[in-house]
Amino acid sequence: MTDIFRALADESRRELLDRLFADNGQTLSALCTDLAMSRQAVSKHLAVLEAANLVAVRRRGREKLHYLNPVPLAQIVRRWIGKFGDVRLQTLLDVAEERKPKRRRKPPAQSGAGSPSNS
Amino acid sequence: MTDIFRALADESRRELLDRLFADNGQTLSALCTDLAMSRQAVSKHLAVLEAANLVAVRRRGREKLHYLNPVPLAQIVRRWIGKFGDVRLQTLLDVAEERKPKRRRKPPAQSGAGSPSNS
DNA sequence: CAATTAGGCAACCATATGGTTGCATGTCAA
DNA sequence: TTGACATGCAACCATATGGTTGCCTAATTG
Repeated sequence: MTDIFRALADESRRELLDRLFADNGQTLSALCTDLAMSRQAVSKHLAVLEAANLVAVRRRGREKLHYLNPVPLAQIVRRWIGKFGDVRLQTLLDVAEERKPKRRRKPPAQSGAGSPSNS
Repeated sequence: MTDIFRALADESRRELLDRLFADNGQTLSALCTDLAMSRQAVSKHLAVLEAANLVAVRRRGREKLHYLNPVPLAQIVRRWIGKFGDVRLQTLLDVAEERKPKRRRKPPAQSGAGSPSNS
């Protein structure tokens, strides 16, 4: 848990995940392009992501290919976030709905159940 | 995003959320009971959670009541985590399933697709 | 009112974190 | 074989983080 959240708690690392999502299996130097930090910094970030199991690597000769691993994300959803509150089913179905907009259900009414809302 | 993930990236804070989930609207000192850290530490943690909008507060006299706010959790799911990969719909529906045990539920088999977890 | 209770503020400390630079190593290609 | 390219390692630095202690203020309550 902690590893995953810590890994995600950094904008640069989330961007790296985004990049891998857009184009999986990139090398370190490929991931460095257009980033405003040194290769070493990126390398460290990737190490953190790797330690959190959010990124898997494969070596090809002198290159290191990085692959996104979404499983831990799914895990924190189901094993941790999912447990909180009524929003749970609500929102999850909401997202599912959003995903396959086949049939319409009730408009997702965010009824403030327990706590004052804002955001 | 960052605030939320950072807030979640600490075991103590996650435990505080757990406690609020178990019993919402607790005061600071109530939340301190049986915790192995000083009141000040807890107070700081709550401040972080508050800043991340994961906890909302209400004052009652000299007391400060803390309420869990699950909305940001739902947001990071739908706005960030949800975007990654096929696991998305898969897992979300999976959780939803788990939620409403229509028929007999299988023993909660942790399908460990990825990594040995810790905590 | 006086004592107690709930919480806030500020300083301080050790360690973690994100970043840098410099150099070393491994691998591919001419 | 000799370089150029891809990555790794290590030291270093500034700041953030999690935690402590001490004291202060504001409500309650006897």
